[in-house]
Amino acid sequence: MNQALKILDIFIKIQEYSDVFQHKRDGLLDEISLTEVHCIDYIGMTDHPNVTKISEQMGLTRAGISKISKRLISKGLIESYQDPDNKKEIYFRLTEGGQSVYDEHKKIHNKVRQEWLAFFEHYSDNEKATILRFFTEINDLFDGKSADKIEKEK
Amino acid sequence: MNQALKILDIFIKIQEYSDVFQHKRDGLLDEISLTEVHCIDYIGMTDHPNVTKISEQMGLTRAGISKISKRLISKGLIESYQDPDNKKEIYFRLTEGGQSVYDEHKKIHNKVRQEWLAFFEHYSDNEKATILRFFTEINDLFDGKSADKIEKEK
DNA sequence: ATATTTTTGTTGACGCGTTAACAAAAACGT
DNA sequence: ACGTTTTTGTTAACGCGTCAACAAAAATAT
Repeated sequence: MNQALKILDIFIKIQEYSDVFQHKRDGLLDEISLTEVHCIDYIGMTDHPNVTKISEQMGLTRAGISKISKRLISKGLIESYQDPDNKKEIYFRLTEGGQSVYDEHKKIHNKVRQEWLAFFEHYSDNEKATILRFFTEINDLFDGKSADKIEKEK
Repeated sequence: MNQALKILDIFIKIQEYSDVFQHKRDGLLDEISLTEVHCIDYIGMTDHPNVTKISEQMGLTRAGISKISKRLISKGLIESYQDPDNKKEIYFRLTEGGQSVYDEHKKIHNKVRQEWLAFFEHYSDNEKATILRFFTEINDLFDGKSADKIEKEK
């Protein structure tokens, strides 16, 4: 994976999960919240997503996903199904409407990605290496801190 | 202002307003939410802060600040006062308890700042210049986008 | 001076996600 | 096979902040 992409990944994370992005996001997808789009995104790219899997992946509680999935169903964007051999777990899949939200989101995502790659090409290889190192070390720093924190809480 | 500090400022903003910081923050100040601490912070460093000023500064609604200030009063961290010549505006100041929260937050803030400056010293002057340029340009990019967005909404 | 407009703060209804408690199903131990 | 434990999803109560509607005070216009 090249440097630009690595830095990009870090930035996308910051961007997607930061307030900045939450408030200045593309007005295209009103009626659907950012969380709902993320949820659709995950359902769209996962094999047999159930409440638990989605909640773990998205960093929300099962209760939260349970409610979000109900909203998405009532909006006609996803539907649920079950394995005949398993009456406990409930899986989700996208409806047509959900699929088009998924596609549109991917499109926006890719557009931002392309813009970013273009932007990043203004830097020399050396500069890119520096920036990458910077982000990698910052990332490690954060991880280290959170580890400390977890340790302290035990 | 030197490069390290400029980059630091940008990072502090990302850090303070990102989910990452919200969830991995120091467990020292439980019973008080991050928003409340920010509010205390602003009240602590402003002359005659009223609901409107605080809301504009913090990017929240007046309704929100109205409720937060009531919470902070009920927790004994701030108190309100009025100008005898103005029966409309309501100002706030920190109580002793509020002041110690303020001080503690500043202490943590400075500690993080110091750690960050130390971390940043691992980079050469050239590298620092590159990183700064990167952040500056990213910042401009974001600003530009938000301007587009505002325009589109009109 | 008085009428109109603007500013300021509050309240109620709402949306969103969390925690806690729970029932049903599955997994496990023996 | 049966009792216990774990997993899974749902629900109610709650916290937080938004929006909309509002009353009171201040600013402005005439």
